[in-house]
Amino acid sequence: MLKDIRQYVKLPRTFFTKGNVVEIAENLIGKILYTAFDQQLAAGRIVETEAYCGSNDQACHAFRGGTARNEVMFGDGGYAYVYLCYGVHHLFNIVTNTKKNADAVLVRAVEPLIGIDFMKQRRNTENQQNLTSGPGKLSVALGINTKHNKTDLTGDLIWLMDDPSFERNIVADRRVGVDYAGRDANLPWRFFQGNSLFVSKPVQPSLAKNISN
DNA sequence: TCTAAGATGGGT
DNA sequence: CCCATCTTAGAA
Repeated sequence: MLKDIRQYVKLPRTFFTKGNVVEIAENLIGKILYTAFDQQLAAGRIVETEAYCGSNDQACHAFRGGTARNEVMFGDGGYAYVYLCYGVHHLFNIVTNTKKNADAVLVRAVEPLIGIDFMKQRRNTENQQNLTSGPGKLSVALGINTKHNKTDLTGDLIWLMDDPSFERNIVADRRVGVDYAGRDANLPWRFFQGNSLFVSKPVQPSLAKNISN
């Protein structure tokens, strides 16, 4: 549960630019993602992420170099990469690392915390467990779309905050929907909060392993 | 220039 | 299982 918001600290640029993308994806579990569009404040706790590692990762959009779509991935960390998936869904990513290293973290699920009524309106559903349990769903619930590509995540439209009191129970698993990625298809670069009711997919016991808490 | 397939979700 | 329907890579 959310406690006194005043003790929370907004994540600075260095959170996104220091360390490798896999560590950052893991460290993002438990952080709180905020949006403030149209006078509507909404926030959710990140409970599921995936790391995508630039030119080293066949599943990453930047694997084959720059395009108009993925341009922001080639800049500094701490900016949003929002792209349209299957022509329908707006998927929200957090660019990490510094220039030339086109890494990003896909945020796959959050737990609704603030502005839940706004989220229900945007999603047109009352089922709280179905509001943000998937990358397309959370973008709708939080009001994120491709217009927000390249948004500075240390600004006041979309930002993240730390919650030092949150107890993590992180599980690692293979990433969703990247069967085509050859040698990289089975990398354990999906991270989620093991006891969360708000993740996008159930645990796959054969592959999942608990790596920290 | 054309076509297939994709980091998905909702409905039958 | 099928559909929505944008972007990209790779085939003609």
